[in-house]
Amino acid sequence: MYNAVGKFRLYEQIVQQIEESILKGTLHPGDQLPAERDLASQFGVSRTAIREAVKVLQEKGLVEARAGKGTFVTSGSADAVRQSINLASRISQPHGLTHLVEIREIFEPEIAAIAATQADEQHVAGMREAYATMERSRQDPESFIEADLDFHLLLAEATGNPIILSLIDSIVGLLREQRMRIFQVSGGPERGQVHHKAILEAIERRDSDAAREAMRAHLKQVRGDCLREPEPSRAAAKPLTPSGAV
Amino acid sequence: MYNAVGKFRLYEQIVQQIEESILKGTLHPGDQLPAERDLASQFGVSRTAIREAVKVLQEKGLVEARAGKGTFVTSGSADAVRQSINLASRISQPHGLTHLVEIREIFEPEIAAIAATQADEQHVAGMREAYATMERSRQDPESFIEADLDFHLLLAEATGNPIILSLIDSIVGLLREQRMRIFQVSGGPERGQVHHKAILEAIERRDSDAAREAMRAHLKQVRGDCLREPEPSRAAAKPLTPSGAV
DNA sequence: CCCAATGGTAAAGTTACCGGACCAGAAGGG
DNA sequence: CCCTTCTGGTCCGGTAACTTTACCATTGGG
Repeated sequence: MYNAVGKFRLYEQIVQQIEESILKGTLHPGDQLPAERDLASQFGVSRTAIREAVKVLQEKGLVEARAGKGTFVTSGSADAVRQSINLASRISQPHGLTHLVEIREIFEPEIAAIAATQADEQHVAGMREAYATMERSRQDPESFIEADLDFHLLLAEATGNPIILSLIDSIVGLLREQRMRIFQVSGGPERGQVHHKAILEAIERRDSDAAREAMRAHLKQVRGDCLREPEPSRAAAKPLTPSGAV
Repeated sequence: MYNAVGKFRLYEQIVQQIEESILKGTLHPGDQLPAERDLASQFGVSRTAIREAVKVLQEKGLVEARAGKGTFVTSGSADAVRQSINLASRISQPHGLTHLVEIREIFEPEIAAIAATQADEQHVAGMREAYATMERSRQDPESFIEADLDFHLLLAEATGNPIILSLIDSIVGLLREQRMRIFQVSGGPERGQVHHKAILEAIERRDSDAAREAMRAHLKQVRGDCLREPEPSRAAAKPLTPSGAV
């Protein structure tokens, strides 16, 4: 009924926002972040929280801080974003899946929004085909999931941003596993298709706001389906096939 | 560039969620909230945070806690919700407007979602007419705002929930002021119309998810426009007519 | 050189929140 | 009646998270 609160520390929220600005291309390699004192003002927190966040970002290899000069985005930031995602999602698989959803929630709405304005006809046609394949494959997990991944890869391609494509490409394996989990949740694929359709339609309309919001709704569903499995009442209602780990 | 973090204490977030469940009708007057220990588990916090939230809700008159029995929604909760909104929004007008946006961000997406499934043809026709009036009145603030308020009132009516209608009715005066502010921001009405259209179309399609998301996008725009005014570059770009307080 | 900007470090303080313990009231069952 | 289990009520010690303040070192420009 109620959602958990207080999941992220202040510095974690700051890290997320800065990572997003790097991924979105607002900040490029070599760019300087605002000064710590300015960031503190912008985020409405003390310098301590900022320093904590900058420390984390440095550990991730996204930025480097030089005393007297400032804090700069590293040249290998896109790779480092990818690396940090891989590390995080390998930690304890069930938890890793939740992490994956969280990361996707940050990035994929923006990917959908950009794709809505950048997709060419080839991209759109590919996404229509992927959607149709998913529709035909409701009883065939392998095919469904393959088409699902294609759909998301096409979204990434449509942005025309190689960093985004590279990032999505690197997490495709993890996405595969997440999809399998959702496939085993009653109604999971159907719900996903509703959202895929909304995303596709928004992109056809070149409506980036709608695309972003449709993707958000989709990821909210994904999160719900990922958290659903451990429920005892669900296990009683529909026995799941034991699928090994996860 | 970056958004403030840590705006709400844990207990404040809990209050918001519980208030929302009262307004949405998930909880009715006389209903019992889950036990504190259960709420703590659901929200993922300690009992201390729950007790703090319950204390605030009691001060607002939304619930009453009886030792040995439980915590119950009061019979005057809808009025109390309204009362607490009035009080909050009267505090320091510029800040009050921000509060109003925040409250709207909690409730109006849900109102739009419910309206999408409940609206009858009369409601939809009324909303179409309000939209058309707004389209014709781009240069006439009074008419535009009147139609704008009608649009939102019709949404509230369409939910078929008297509490919701009562609440929106009670904040119409405040909405009027907020509208005037947005009207003075360059492009404000146009942006609003984009969202009104998306909301209307979602409701025509009976798509509550799209309606909810369209309203969210709308309120995000409203928030941005409310925060825009103090910018000096804006004042230079387009001198605003002094409109008294606010 | 001085000055102003930057990040770096440290320490004292505050507070929101946690967790535990216990109490009293209420209700139900034996 | 007593006992058990549930509820909210109260208190307290502790601590993690964050704030604030102060100072230092580095860098670059005038």
